[in-house]
Amino acid sequence: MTTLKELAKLLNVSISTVSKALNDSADIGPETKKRVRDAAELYNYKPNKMALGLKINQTKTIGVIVPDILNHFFAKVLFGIEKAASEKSYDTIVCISHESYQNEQQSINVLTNGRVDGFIMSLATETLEKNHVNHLKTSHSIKQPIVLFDRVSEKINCDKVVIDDQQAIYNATKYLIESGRQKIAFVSDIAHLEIGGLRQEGYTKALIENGLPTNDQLILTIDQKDEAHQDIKRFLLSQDIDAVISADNTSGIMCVNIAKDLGFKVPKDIAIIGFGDEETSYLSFPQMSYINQNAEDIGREATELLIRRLENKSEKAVNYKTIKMSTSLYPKATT
Amino acid sequence: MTTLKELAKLLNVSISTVSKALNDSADIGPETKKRVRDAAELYNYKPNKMALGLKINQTKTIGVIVPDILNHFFAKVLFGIEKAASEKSYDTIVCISHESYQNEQQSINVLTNGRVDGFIMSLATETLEKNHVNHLKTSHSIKQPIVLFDRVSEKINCDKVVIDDQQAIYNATKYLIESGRQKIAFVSDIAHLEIGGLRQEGYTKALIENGLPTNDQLILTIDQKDEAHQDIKRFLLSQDIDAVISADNTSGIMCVNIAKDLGFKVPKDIAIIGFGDEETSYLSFPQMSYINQNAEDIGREATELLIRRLENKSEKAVNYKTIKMSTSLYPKATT
DNA sequence: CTGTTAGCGCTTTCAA
DNA sequence: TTGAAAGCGCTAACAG
Repeated sequence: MTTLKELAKLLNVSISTVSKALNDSADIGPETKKRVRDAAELYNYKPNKMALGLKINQTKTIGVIVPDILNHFFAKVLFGIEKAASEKSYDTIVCISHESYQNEQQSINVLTNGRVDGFIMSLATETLEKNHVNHLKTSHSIKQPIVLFDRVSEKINCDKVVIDDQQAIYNATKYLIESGRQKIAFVSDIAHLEIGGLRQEGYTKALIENGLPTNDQLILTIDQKDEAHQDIKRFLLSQDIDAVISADNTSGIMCVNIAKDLGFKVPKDIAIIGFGDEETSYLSFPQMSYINQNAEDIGREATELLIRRLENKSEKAVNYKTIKMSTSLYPKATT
Repeated sequence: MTTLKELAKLLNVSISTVSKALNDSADIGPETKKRVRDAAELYNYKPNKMALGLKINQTKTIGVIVPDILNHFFAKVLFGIEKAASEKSYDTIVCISHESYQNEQQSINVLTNGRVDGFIMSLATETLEKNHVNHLKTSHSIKQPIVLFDRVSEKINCDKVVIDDQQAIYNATKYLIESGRQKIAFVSDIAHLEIGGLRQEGYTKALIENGLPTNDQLILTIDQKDEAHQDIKRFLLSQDIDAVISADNTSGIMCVNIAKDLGFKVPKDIAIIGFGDEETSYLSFPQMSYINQNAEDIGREATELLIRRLENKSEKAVNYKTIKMSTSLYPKATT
């Protein structure tokens, strides 16, 4: 790596002259500027980020901690974050908590050492369940601002980006009711999460408001991935169901494919709506109707929120906002 | 952030004493060490990475550039990289090239400024097609070592981690032939990539070696995601096919689901094998037989290879190796 | 218009 | 056993 010092020696000027020339300071004459720039170009000079970071005490880097990168939703949020960050010339350091409290805490620990200017994160299941969030309180351990998305906690005082989980499912359920469905089932593999609860409430609320009976038999909770196929199969056969709402990214897809296999016509016999997006909807046939969380927008919004806070020191530590992103229902071939 | 300086003032000792005490130097007496450590603990001291990086000229950070994080394969490799790196206390900075040459180049540019010690990457489609790889030659632009995986280029002289693409498909095809299949189709959405070509060769080779006729009609190339469903449907109906080999992560799943919809029994009428892993195999019903690329292992191997090179300055710039990872065929319900 | 200097937080000789 | 000082690469206040 070429350094300022080397360039200075080469050009027979002082280090600060080079620095100023490169930063287009009014101090330096056009002649010198040109000479310096040409040399910098020639020797492929790039300012050392570490030195810069030390000097101006900011890293232009965002720490991102997500529970699971194999989940399409988180991958897509990450996609949005990376995109928005790089547009604003921020880098992103990614850590994966694997749903573990300890990993999450450790990632925080590793990154709160002058490596990042702020955090974007979605909480690990374990963290949420234990409800231990002291490692995240900007008041003690952490100095850097945090933006939480999707899996948030009201115990943490910071900016948040969420969707209206209850409303999203409520709308989808209502849509099914209005198209004449009577026995609507609810399938979820995130029942243990708060957002899972909210989604279920949306479902129940829609049934009640429309005079349909609620019934625990109509609710399937999936605990283990490798038993999902069997669980769903048994569930669909056990009773008359004419529609399914899935609260997560994958079980809706499985429902479509399994229902087909069992001889149901989709959507004639059973209509199905899940969470997802254009890409994932192609994994079932027929293409699944889905509630789009607009994961990429969530990532972008979180990033811009964080950067705004980072760069406006004025509104520091106050005025935290929670942004509710909108979701949209895309009726495709399964409704 | 607490600094050494602050601790020093607090304890009424010099900065270097604190530094040495914390690094367990033989210079410092046990008494002092204890006092210093307690204070450090109390004030939650963590050495500033930027300062350290500047000083010892290494960042303990790996730059990762992948074409597409929504692709399950890349997400899983990234998962493996992150895991292996964090075990060795390296951070990972992630950039996404979105299959674009320019993005890739820019990411390299941004990171080659003392931000990372080395790179792990898989090349963008555009880079591969243009065959422009000068931005990656460690001989000029880049000083940091690179490890390439999956989408590699023989024009770049560096460590590589790949699978035997041809052999993997060859084995799977042979497996189908041995179980009595005669009209085996080949479906791919990566025909434009070199690895796509290799996979197709494996398929053809297996047919020829087993005395089966090759026939271009049996090969379906998918160009556009949103036409995949229609293309596959037409393809499956256009001729007698008793098996399908998919060369990518998603088309196999689509084939299973669509074949079912068309009334074929799977695997009785049509057997199907695709690339994938345990998680993705659940997205079709019945659960798809798959060739596992062991993406997580690829990530781990690449990471360990890079770190080894980073830490053994001795074997610098020589002796580059290409590691061929093994793949495994998991026969599930679709064969 | 250009150069000197101090200092960001840290490690590491070398001197006391 | 401890401390002073230099230096990693950079910026910026100040002097010339």
